[in-house]
Amino acid sequence: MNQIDSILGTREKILKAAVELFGDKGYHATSVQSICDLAGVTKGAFFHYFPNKNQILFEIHEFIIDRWNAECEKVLGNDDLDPSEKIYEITDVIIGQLIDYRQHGKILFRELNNIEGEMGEIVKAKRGHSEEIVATVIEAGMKKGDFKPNQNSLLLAKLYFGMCNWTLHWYRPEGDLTTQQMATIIGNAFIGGLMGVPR
Amino acid sequence: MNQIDSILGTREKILKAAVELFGDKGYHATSVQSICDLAGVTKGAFFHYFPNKNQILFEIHEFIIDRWNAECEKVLGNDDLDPSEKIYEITDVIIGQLIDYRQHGKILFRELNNIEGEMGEIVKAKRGHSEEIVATVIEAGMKKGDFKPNQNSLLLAKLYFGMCNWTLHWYRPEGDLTTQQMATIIGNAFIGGLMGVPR
Amino acid sequence: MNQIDSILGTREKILKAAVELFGDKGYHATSVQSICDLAGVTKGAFFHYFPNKNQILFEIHEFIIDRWNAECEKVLGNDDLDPSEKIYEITDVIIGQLIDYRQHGKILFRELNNIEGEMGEIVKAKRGHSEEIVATVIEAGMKKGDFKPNQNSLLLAKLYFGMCNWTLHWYRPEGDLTTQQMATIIGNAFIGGLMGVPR
Amino acid sequence: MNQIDSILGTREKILKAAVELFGDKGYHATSVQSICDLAGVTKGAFFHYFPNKNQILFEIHEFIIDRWNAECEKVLGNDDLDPSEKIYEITDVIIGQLIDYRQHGKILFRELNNIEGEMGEIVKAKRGHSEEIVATVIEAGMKKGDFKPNQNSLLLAKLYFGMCNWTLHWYRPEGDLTTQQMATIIGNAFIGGLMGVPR
DNA sequence: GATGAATGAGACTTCATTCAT
DNA sequence: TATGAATGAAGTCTCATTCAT
Repeated sequence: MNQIDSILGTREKILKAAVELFGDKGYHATSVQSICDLAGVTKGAFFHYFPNKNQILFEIHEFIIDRWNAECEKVLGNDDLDPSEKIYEITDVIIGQLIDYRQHGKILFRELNNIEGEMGEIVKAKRGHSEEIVATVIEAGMKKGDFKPNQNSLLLAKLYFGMCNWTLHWYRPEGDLTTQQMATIIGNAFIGGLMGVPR
Repeated sequence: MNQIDSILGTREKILKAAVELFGDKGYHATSVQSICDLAGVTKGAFFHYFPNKNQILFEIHEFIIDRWNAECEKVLGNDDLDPSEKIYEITDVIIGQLIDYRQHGKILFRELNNIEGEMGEIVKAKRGHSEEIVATVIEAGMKKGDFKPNQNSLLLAKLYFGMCNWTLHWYRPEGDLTTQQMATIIGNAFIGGLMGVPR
Repeated sequence: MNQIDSILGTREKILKAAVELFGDKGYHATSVQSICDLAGVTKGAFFHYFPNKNQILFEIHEFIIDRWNAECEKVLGNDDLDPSEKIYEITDVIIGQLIDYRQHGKILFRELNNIEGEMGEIVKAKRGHSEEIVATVIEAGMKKGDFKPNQNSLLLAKLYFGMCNWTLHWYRPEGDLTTQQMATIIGNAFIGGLMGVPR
Repeated sequence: MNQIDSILGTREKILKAAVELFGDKGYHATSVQSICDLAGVTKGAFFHYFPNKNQILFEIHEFIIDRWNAECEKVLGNDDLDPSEKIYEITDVIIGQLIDYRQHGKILFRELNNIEGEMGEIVKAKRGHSEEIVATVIEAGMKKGDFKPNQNSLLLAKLYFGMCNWTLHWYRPEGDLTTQQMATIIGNAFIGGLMGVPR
């Protein structure tokens, strides 16, 4: 157990281990036992803190969705930026978060439908909020004349998140491109496409 | 059992059922028994045709990857089209395939890492071929001057597939947009971005 | 494993062991493992034949209730007997069954409410039939003038079954009294009470 | 929590909750946690007052057996009554107690064998005392000539308790019959049987 | 080609109980 | 007097797989 783990409470250790294993192997392929082993905790402790394995999946989802919604909203609120700048900025944030919370992202995009009962509804209701935020930015850009008018902003926002989220499948920050460079490329691709951004 | 099922052999019925269940609930959440139930087949028959459950996952992956690679290559070979047209055309094919093989797609993007042993290597080696094809088209476009030069074509191809593949999470062909319209929008977004394609 | 067990099928061996253990220790105090151990069968086999532990409880109940209802009805149908004789006869049958199916009886009187869901309803609906049969005999005796008139026959039948069933708590056929003697005593007690039957 | 509960001490609240749950669901089906929940008490408190769950079962048994023995003895001591009157009187007491302590009765008749070790012996030794008391009354009645002579008094006492105790399975005081009426009917049935008591 | 009984490892979860505070 | 974190054994049940027929 490293220094960080030793100051985490039992509950946090369990969550941390679960994020790692759910992210790597998937929810159903991860046993409660393996979570406990990685967390250095007994199975009894696990069920002392969580009523069942599914509750953990719920908490992971809720944590990351709340966080990402909040991060996106922070950027949207900054009125010093024009729409294009906001796109670059939001992309920077999103890619950064995807790197920082890589496992959470993999879990979110893969296991959402495995959250049972009412908890599933709660999580699904929260999701999609960041797409609306990006759509709002696109609307502003179209109104301002920076972007081509009369485009379906929500649909474009979904395509945008496709580009961003998909990076989880291939982008490694240890490679040639820094996170910032990656974000810039995506921003360019989304704003100017293959034709490129003017200037 | 409908007419189509009745002329399928046992092996095909099993595969068909597995695609449905793996797609809906995931590989690990699908039991061999449930596959047999849906296929109307006994467990004995299952293991008569397949050495284990994982083999089915492998065959599903191999089938869809081979198919998609072939479809993409077909378009690339058509030399009557200029690069932009090829992008539109490929997008049309890809979106069409994603609709026709929705379950396969969900499986491919979620369960790839669950294929065990050598079979996993085989599948992973085949994957990525379509990205190379799209990258080739982008290269051609940059050379020809239609696209902004000096862009990382493979990386852009990956972003492109992000947009396309991600549609699985939200696009429903029963809705307002036809598959063709969807493909056009994606083509526009990829070529011209938010600024839009000039005429 | 004795000779009888060896010709029983797996399913029967499991049921036999379950009757023994449920009767001795109670349903909840009996583990599936202990049933399998006694039956000489693996846990896998258990769940091959029964979907869950509760199903066994249901089958035991259904078996014994059906049997006892049938036995009682057999006596009732014999029209050569007058009401008093029928009481003696039925008592003989009931006590005999309680001895032959001692464990079933203990289970029936103790675990009825542990049968879950619809199965519980089915069993409860069947129960009570033998009380009605005895009540019918009492009615006939009152009409004929052998028994005091205007008594609540169903209520008396319940008291009667109290006497009979309660013997499970104390009567041992290995002791001084044979089953037939026991039945006669109960018949006397029910017909003539402490005052005794006249000749 | 109602007013009564609020003046009960923690220990009493636990016992009260346990009686309710053991009576409704059975000893093994009742968890310590559920007792604590119903009692509004923590699990720590539970084990502060009781060394283990079984101890509670013992105390419930001891309480009700002591009480019922005492009640029966009170009647026996009243020498103004003749044997028949004593039977009616005792029945009244017993049925009354079965109503007032319904849950205790269900527990006593179902869980006696679940009391572990020496505690089980203690309880079993106390039980049966009330049967002896009733047998004594029967003996007196036979001697006096009120009842038919040469009957096995202890055995009849057991049949008598069968009638009484079995009422737990079906008699509801909210129904048509008052407790007193019920006791009279049982007294009649035990003394005069189906032939009825002579005036 | 197909069956279905049987297996055994391992899944999630419950539970009575202990113990430091 | 009372807490609540933690334990570990045991519980029910699932599952992929084998094998004799």
